[in-house]
Amino acid sequence: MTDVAAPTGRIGDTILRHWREAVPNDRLAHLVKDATRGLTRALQARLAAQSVSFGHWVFLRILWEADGVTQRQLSAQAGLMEPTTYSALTAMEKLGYVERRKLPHSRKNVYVFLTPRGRALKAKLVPMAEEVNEVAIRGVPPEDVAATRRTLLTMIENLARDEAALDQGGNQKDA
Amino acid sequence: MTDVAAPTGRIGDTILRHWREAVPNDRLAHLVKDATRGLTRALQARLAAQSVSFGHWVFLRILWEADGVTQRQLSAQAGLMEPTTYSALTAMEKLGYVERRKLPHSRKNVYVFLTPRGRALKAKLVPMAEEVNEVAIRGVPPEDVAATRRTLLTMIENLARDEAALDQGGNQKDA
DNA sequence: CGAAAATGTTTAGACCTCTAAGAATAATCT
DNA sequence: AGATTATTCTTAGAGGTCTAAACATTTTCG
Repeated sequence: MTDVAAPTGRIGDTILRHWREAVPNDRLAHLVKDATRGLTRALQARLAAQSVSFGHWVFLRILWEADGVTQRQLSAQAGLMEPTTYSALTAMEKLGYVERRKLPHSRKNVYVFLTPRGRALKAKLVPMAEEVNEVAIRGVPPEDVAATRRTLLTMIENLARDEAALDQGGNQKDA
Repeated sequence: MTDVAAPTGRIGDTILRHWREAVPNDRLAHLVKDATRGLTRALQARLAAQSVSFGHWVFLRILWEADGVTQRQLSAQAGLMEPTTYSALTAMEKLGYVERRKLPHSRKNVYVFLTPRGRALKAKLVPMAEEVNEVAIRGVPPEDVAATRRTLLTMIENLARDEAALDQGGNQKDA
């Protein structure tokens, strides 16, 4: 059970050579995407040793900080849509990591609590994430890391604004 | 047909506030991931106007540079696994963007060629990607962009090495 | 030559994510 | 109070990605 496969696919030399050679003028998006893939795979490979999937890690991380929140709050904090949260949490409940409870004051909301087992994972999993981060930025000057943080944050803000603008401007059913 | 939905989900203020406030010491991975999501959504929203899905864009971009390559080569260039390439290409063939042909000298390899229709998309789609890149880095000092490029490239290299090491060191079935 | 190994494509099945729409419950407003 | 609106969770269905394994076709080599 809980058959979490470690990824074994090759991020081939092909990709690395590709990036080292022609980095044209606006392939930043690709760099960002490939970096995400690398980070995800590295963490996934480590989490698999504890039979934890990447999708579950996302929610565990939030719950370790504060559990007893609703699924909707969890979705917002994770930046994921409700159905994603829903299916992850039902699976995690089946695995015994969390418990979903309705509290007396509302029959609509579902509150999510960690089980002791879910809470115990923190000690093993957090160091894995720290290791991945450490491996990833090995050899990168701190000021470059800082600049990267600034850049990514601005990008996220710019793109959120762009998305809001597209929704406003592009979706009028009628005037 | 070709019903490609533009994403409408909110990258809520919740996320932005989250990032602006506590950016702890090693949440770089999350920043990178959220940036990827933003970039993907922004491009997706624009591609949807031409009924092109994000998954197809990835391969079109490569084929505009050079078509007549095998699926395996395409996989390597896209950095994706063969089954992913396979299903994308069969879908794209159904849409009339590409043609998959076996050439006389080999009955094993499948060569992929753009149709005129697939080739024609370039004129509309490339400007969209450029726009997304432009929007994303708006207001970011060029030297920060350069540092970000360096950092991401190093991260990709570090993580590829890490993955190779894990495969070597972690997978021995027997001594 | 013919068996074994390597290569390339395809199928099967799983996970994570999304949008769209349904259902249940809570809040609001006349 | 009762009807309408809003919120939250759930279901349904799709896209895109992966691993594992089956299949087909070369290539290699005894």
